[in-house]
Amino acid sequence: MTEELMTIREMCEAYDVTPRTLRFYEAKELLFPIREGQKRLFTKRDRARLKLILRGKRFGFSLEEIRQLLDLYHAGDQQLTQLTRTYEIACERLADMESRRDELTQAIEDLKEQLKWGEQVIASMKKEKKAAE
Amino acid sequence: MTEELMTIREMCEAYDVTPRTLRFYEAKELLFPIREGQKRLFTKRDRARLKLILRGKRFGFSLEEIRQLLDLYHAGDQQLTQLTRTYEIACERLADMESRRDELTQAIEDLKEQLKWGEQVIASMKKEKKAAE
DNA sequence: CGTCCGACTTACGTTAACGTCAATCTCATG
DNA sequence: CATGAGATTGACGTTAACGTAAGTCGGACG
Repeated sequence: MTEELMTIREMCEAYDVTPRTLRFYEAKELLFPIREGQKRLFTKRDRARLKLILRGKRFGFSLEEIRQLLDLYHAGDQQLTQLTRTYEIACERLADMESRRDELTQAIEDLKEQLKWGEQVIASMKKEKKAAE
Repeated sequence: MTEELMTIREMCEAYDVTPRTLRFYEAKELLFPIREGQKRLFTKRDRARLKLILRGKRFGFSLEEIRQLLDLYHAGDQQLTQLTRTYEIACERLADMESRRDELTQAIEDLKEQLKWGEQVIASMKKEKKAAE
């Protein structure tokens, strides 16, 4: 288990995605499975990238934005200028994520308040109903 | 300023959206501007809802999900069962948001680590370059 | 050897969330 | 009254992120 290489089927079950999705990500150059004849074989690196892709998606990032982030995580062999640019993009993205988290925290507070209020309303409605019986 | 009612143009400038977007949200029953002849006039309530819509969008919620959340914020005249259901949906959504925030916090940490590493790489590449001159 | 299963490629279909364009309508202004 | 700036209503176009169907191909099995 947890072999070095995984087939498309194994990947699908492990990460709950469809084959189509994996092929799509490959076409978009987000994943780079190696080939054994026709078949794809996904490496550890592909799995790491896929995890990041799925996480990014949960935050509403587009695949293109995610691809830029992935570059940072695998930026070993780049040129200085290119790497610097990638770094800057990532910094912006980081600031983005932080402000997003803060806003999310705020939204959570708001919703909690609203839920408290909702509880009250529901409770009082139940009372009325009882009284009417 | 901050009058009770706002025209579509004022809304667009205030919230940085297009007229098309506002009409679209109305068609989807997310907003309910009143009419003065042909023209739409947006109330304070519409503005509050629009803020929540835009916030929801930033978190990657779909308009349909957002509509359900909005129901909670304006759930004055609903039936008990309907209200209870709305309440439950909102609770789920809340849990959703909280786990999302936690994951986001984690991702921010990861990215920070990666950026630190990136700085090092860039720094060392600059050194090499200097040495080569 | 036939065939059946899973993976592959190609290509067209689909949904959400608007953009864009054309054809009115309306109202203030010269 | 003509006209020009905005607002409105269809209606069709667009992009992202896959879904789905059709046809192919290579290997495993009886």
